[in-house]
This record gives sequence, C-alpha cells and structure tokens, in this order.
Amino acid sequence: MIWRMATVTETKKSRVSEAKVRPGGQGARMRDVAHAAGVSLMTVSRALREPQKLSEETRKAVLDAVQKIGYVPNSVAANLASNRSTVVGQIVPSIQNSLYADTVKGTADVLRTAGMHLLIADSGYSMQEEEALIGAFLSQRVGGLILHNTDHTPKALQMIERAGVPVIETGDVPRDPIDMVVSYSNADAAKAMTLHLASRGFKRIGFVSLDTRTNRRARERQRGYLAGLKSLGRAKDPLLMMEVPGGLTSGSHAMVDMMQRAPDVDAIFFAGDVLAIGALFEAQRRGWKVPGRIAIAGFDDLDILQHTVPRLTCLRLPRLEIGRRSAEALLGRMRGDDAPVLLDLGFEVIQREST
Amino acid sequence: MIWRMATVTETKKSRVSEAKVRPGGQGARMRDVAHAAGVSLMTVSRALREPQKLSEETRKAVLDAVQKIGYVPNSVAANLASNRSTVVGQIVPSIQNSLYADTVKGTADVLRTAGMHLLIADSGYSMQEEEALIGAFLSQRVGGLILHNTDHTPKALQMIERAGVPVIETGDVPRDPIDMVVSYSNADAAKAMTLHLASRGFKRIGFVSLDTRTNRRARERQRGYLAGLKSLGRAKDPLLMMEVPGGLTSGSHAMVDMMQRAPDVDAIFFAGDVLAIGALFEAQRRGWKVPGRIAIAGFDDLDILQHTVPRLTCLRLPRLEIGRRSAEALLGRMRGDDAPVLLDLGFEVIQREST
DNA sequence: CTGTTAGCGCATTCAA
DNA sequence: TTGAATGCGCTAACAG
Repeated sequence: MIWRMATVTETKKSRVSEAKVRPGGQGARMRDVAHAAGVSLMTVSRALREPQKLSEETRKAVLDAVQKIGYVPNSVAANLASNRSTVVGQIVPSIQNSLYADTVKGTADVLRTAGMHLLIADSGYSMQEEEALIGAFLSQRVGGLILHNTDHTPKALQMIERAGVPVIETGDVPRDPIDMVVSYSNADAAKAMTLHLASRGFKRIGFVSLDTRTNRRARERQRGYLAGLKSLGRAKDPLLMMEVPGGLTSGSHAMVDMMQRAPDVDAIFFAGDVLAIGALFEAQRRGWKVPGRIAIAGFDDLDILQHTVPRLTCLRLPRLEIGRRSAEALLGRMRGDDAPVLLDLGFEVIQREST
Repeated sequence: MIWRMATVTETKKSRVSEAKVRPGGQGARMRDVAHAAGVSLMTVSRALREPQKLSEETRKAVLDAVQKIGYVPNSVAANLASNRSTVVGQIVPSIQNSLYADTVKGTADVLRTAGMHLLIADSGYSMQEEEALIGAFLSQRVGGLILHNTDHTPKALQMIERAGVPVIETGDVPRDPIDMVVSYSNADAAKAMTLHLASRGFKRIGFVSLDTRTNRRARERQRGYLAGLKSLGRAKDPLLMMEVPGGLTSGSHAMVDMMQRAPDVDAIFFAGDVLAIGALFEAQRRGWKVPGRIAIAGFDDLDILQHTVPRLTCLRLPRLEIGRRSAEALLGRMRGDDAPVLLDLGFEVIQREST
C-alpha cells in the first residue's frame, strides 16, 4: 500500500524578497566600515587579518564598527587582490556513496579549522567529467585539488601543471603521481584478504569486483587477488572471477551465479562497495549458512557490516584519515612546505563471523 | 585477527613541484589570448561568454588562441567585475549521512547543467556552526544558499537579509520561511505512518526518535505521531515514546528497552536515520519474528531497507527531488523570476513485510 | 560587430 | 602604528 501526498504552492510572501531593495545582493564594503570607525581602508583590512599589528584602541574601534554595520568581508576581492584562495576543490567518483563521504568529511573538518572551505563535485566515475571539473575548479582559482582518482586525461594533467596548484591523489597509490599522494594500496589490500581467506582454510576463493576495464581501483584489486593466488601456488580460474555493476542486487546475483558456475566455491571476496551486503541478504533469504555453505568477505568496513547476522569480514580502509591527511598536506604546501608527500596509510583485515 | 600495513614515504620527486617555476600558481591571462589572436581584450571576453555576438571569423581566431595557449578563465575576477557568482552554498547537518548525500547530488546535478558549482559544508546539527558557515559562504559571495534546516540564529537571519541572496530551506516546512521552501512535512509524514500502522491492526504503536529538544525535525515527527494517535482516539503513553541518539546500535537498544518497559508493544515506528535497521538486526540476532513478535517501521527509504529479511516498511521522501527543485528555484531567482516558491513535495508510505 | 574607458573590493608596497 | 597610491583580471557601459 502506498499513500501519497504532495502540494505545490506559489506565494508572494517572503521576508527577503520584500526587504531586497538593491537586487544583486551586497552590503557594506570595507570603506563604509572605515568611515564609521574614522580610519583608513587599510586599517580595516589589517584589523581583520593581522589585528596584532594595530594598537588596541584602533583595533577595537574597527571591530566595533564591523559588528555594528554587520560587515561581511568580500573574499572574492581579497582572493583577486592577494592571489590567494581560501577554497580547495575535491572531486570524488560519487557524492552519494558513503565511502567517499567519509573522506570528504575528513577533508572538510581539517580545512575548516584552518579557515578554508571545500568545493565538492563528483565525476560519476568518468575521466572526461573529471577533466571538466578540474577546469571549473581552476577557473575558480582554488588553492589546491584533491582527486580520488589516479587516471587523468592529458588535458587535465596539462591544466594542473600550468596552474601550478598543489594536488593530492587519493584512492590508490599511483606509479607516477602528479604531485602528492595520500592513500592505501588496493592491490596490497586485496592480496592480504586473499591470503587471509586461505589461512582460514578456504580452498576455492571467488573474486567479484566492479568493471576492471574502466575502473583502475577494481583492476588493482583484481591484480592483488591474483597475486595472492600466485603466492599460494593456486591457479587462476575464470569461473571464480566476475565483474559486475555496483549495488546490493548486483551482489546477490553475483553470488548466486558464481555458485552455479562453480559449485565448489567455498568463499567469495566481494571487492566493491555494497556487493557483500547484497550477497549476505540473499543468503539469508535462501537460508544458506554463512560461512557454512558459503563464506563472504567485503572490501570496505561500512558501519553496517558489524551489525549484520553474521557480521561480515572485510578490509578497513582509513577513509576519514585520508581526507584529513590530504587536507593537511595541502595546507602545508600552501604555507610553503615544499616536501612532496607520498603517504600509504595502509589497511586492516577485519576477521568476523562470515569467514 | 587483524592485519595491518602502513608506510609513510617522503620523496622529492613530483612532476608539478619540479615544473612549478612561478610559485603561487597562474597561467595565461585574457590579454595574452588577445595578443595571440590579434584582437582586443573585450573581444576575448565576448568570445567566451556571448560567442553569437561575434563574427564567425574572430570567434574562431579567439577560441583557437584559447586552445593553443591553454587559457583557463579567472572566474574570481569575473565574479568581482560582474557582481555575479557561479557558486551556490549548501549546508547540510551531516555530509556522512547518505540521506543528505542524495539531496546534495540532486542540487549538484542541476547546477552543473547550468554551469554552476556547489560549495558544501556540514553544520554538525548545530545552529551556531550554521551561522558561521553562512557567514563564510556570504563572504565567498555565493549566488544563493540552500539550508537543510529551518531554525537559524538571529545573526544568521540578519546576514542573509543584508546580503539579499536567494535562500532555500529544505528538511521541513517552516511556518515562517526566510524566502523559498522546497521540502516535505515531517509531521504529516509521521502522522500518516502512525495511521498506516493502526490500519494494519497494530494496537500499541511505539515511537522512537532523535532528540526532540535540539532537533526540530525530530520534534515535528513526534508531533505527527501524537496527532495520529489523537485522530485514532488513542491516548499518549510515555512508555511508548523514546528519544535516543542516532546509529544502528542505538536502534537495537531502543527496541529492547521499549519491549521491556512496555511488553505489550506490538509495533515500533523508528523516526530517525538508521534506527530501524539496527532494531531489525537485533531482532534477527535474538530470533524474534518481525512482525510476529514486533513490527518495525522506518522513516527514510534507504536502499538497504528493501533488501533486508524481512524488508522494512518505511516512508519514502523525495530527497533527490528536493535537491533538484531547490537548485532550479535558485537558478530561477538568479535569472530574475521573483515568484517565491513554496514546494511541499510530499512523501509515500511504503508497506513491506516488516509490518 | 569591435574597441575604449572605468572600476568591482580588496591587498601589496611603499612612505609617513 | 597608520595611510596613499596602485593594480589583481575581468566585465559593464558606452563609443565607434
């Protein structure tokens, strides 16, 4: 049963639109504050940015005037005049994915404490879109870029180089970084999980990932899985490998398909988003024992994984920390530290009941 | 068992830092393009913004020069000169919460097609923080604001009024809007769910929400629940009402507590975030039948709710649509439409197996 | 259709 | 410690 409610109202009443006399929006400027405080424009500018360089008397007079007038500085003009920016741009594959939200949160928190702000966009997993966004961000003269991606178009690379802004790449450890890197290694993590599953006694370990052709992170994870098999002395088996779209439904189908194609599979490592959760729910629906009938491991430690029945084995990646460290590295650069940073923040294998 | 890997490397190698001759970052300016194309500065400006006003010949010459030089316009200067902005600011309670991510996504998508961008911040559910962020956004001279909140500090209201920027409030339908509203009614939605549960035959319907003292949306939902009871001719029972923090664990505790305090409760309506999912998992762990032993309903239609066993009854709110419509209303205002908008986008009650 | 003049609001640099 | 001159890179308004 579905109830529905929706109404649309057009009204003429609104506080702002009635109060808005001068369209375009503005307010007091610095000179207005200067007049009110009986000082020069420069003194106001200083009172706001380097208050310690003024006598206590004038400083107070200026700040009082600022309060009284309700002056809000124009940081666009400040940016233009000083050639410095208080904004950093971050591009993630998808805003809706809570994994990236963690990274964004870490970045935003650190930037805020430094009085800076974050311009966010999502590329929809597309390099072309990323290129367009990088152009837009550079046009806004952001002070730095954080890219959750390590593949870029030639034009994007060229724009970044010409702009000379500091850049952080996250999401993987690239061979040839643009500038700074704050990340973990997808290949190392996938290999570690593969070895872990083997150590738990599983003989036929399946691997399900997103499309490795278009997604480097998926490709690296697959590489790690195969490296794990190799170091175990096991052969690669196409029946045990699948590439599927993201999503809960996709995970459930992948599990069922693989168990049909390779009935002796005893564990499946889902190296993408929420695939493992979808598979677990499917097992619940079918009454399959996890790990008795099939063991399930995931890649990211989503909050929910430790609440399901059974709880899910997975990797834990330092998403929030990546965001924080990225922001810190960027701030360092803007302050003039010129030591490029390559941070591999590592990962953990979290063993739970599902394996 | 936990594996761990983490390495930290400081290196001096980096493409950009070596290529970066002129620190501070810049590139070609418009006059460089003008020289290269043999035209005036204004012609370049027009070629980029109103190409149809130029002869095909000059336009091509300019755009070729732009390509060749790799010119990236400085929209900070453009903004200052034109007193227009290509950026909109959005403040949500939490970036990490995927509910808000949907709204953000809708906003960002619509803005992008209009060549605009989104500055995002989270207030951490605090009005004070919201005030600070509004100040920062206005300082950046954003062209509009989208606030997922309907309670604001007096100073915030004052700043907004003085700036004269268009504002959208989302997240509830306020009695006294600042400007435009694009939302749904929390009270109506909660009442509808309460009546729905009664129509399914449940006699003792519990209500669990977030803190109603600090969170207006929680307060409105509680009001809707009580209105529902009243129209059913049922009395308010404190034993059937709880306020708890957010989170899966919190939901599971709430369910257990309420069933201990009021053993005859036959359905619980969880009006916050992921509480219902936490409760369902707890029921699975304890082997309680849902809805046999206890029925469970949630508020937001998270993707996962239709995959759990059993699937969860909930409300469906038009999060993405709220983002889209907000952006559209804002764009309309910037273009000069001055009809304030009050949109109630409604909701649906989704009946599934858990009730 | 194209160019010229003026100035957006602030910070830098110098002088007082 | 404070102030005056100059310009950041671009667009509006006008002239040609």
